[in-house]
Amino acid sequence: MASKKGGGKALPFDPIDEASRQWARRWGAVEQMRAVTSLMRAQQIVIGELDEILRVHGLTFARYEALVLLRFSQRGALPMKEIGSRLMVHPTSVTNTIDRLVGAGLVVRRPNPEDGRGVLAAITEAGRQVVEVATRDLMNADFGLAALGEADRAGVFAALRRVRAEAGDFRDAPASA
Amino acid sequence: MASKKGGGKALPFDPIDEASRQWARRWGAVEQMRAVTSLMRAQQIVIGELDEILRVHGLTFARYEALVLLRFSQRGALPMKEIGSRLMVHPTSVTNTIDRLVGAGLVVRRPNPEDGRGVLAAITEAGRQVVEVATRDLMNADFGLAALGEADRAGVFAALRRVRAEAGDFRDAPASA
DNA sequence: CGAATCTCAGCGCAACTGAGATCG
DNA sequence: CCGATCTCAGTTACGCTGAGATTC
Repeated sequence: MASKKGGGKALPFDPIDEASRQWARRWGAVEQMRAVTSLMRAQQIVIGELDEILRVHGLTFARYEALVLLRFSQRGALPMKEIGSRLMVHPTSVTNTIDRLVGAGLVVRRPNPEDGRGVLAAITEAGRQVVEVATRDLMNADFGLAALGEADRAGVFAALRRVRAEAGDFRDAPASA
Repeated sequence: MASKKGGGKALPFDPIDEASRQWARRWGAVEQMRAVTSLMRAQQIVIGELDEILRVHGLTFARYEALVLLRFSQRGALPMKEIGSRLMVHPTSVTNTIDRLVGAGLVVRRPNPEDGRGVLAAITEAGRQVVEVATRDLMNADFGLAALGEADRAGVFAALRRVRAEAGDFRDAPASA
């Protein structure tokens, strides 16, 4: 029960299982290959589902993330630079994302009173309302992870947190509950 | 020890932990939000590392996947249609991907003797050599998953397999070792 | 002055739509 | 004739580089 944007119909077998057999015969590191392929494929599937859910609200998942970030900021506004570093997106991509949110009336641009070079993106009341309903829709869909139990979700988070830490996503600190 | 393509420097805290606190206060489903955000962020980090490794071979991860698929096919050749359904990519994207591999001399196009409408993409000897060295480089980098132990890798694969199955990625069958 | 912030123009890659050619 | 396969043209989205304007 789902969307399947990319290829089309369900395959008669798990393509990763199929590749594993050949892979093990020729090379090693089967577990790494399976994990990384799962990561790519699952991400593609899940983001496809989320983007479809968000489309009726005029959002993509990337724009939704920016909106949530502003929603939870102290003053409902953040410098562009801050948005970029939090969401791992290039400065010019932040400009583009905020442009679209501004165009939809969900965000406004303001000069940064504390730094004349900077620009603040501030969420509007319409933006707050959209975040609310979009989040409700995403939660109703379990964020595309309905197949996972609580232990699975926690396990995926913990494992991928190690991957992020190793890659320098953040300065290490103990995981909080 | 890593690349960090997107945002730039390491954040002084885990952005997902930070979001979790706010999220829990306002909404529920914290575990789902953390798992899905991890999935997106880790995928972006890992594919960035892999693309960087593959760049010296003139490949992206998408093209590498296509090349591996051909490498492990029975005759070293597959119909375009088959490549698309296996890799979850649109038919026109398969055309584009194969175009580039053909341009690099790693693949050739052949008419499909069993179907006059179809086209076969066949891996060349140069293609086989590139797959070999590119795979070696990827394995040396643990596919970007050096932070994960064997149990973690198996756990991520198993959990994400359930996500894929739920979304109709393949027709259910018991996982094989 | 150098460095930081942001925007714009332009390029590359990839997904998609719609059309057309070819063949089963 | 209908449907399937593939390619091409054109659109859109997005990430990146390079450049420029502004300000610290």
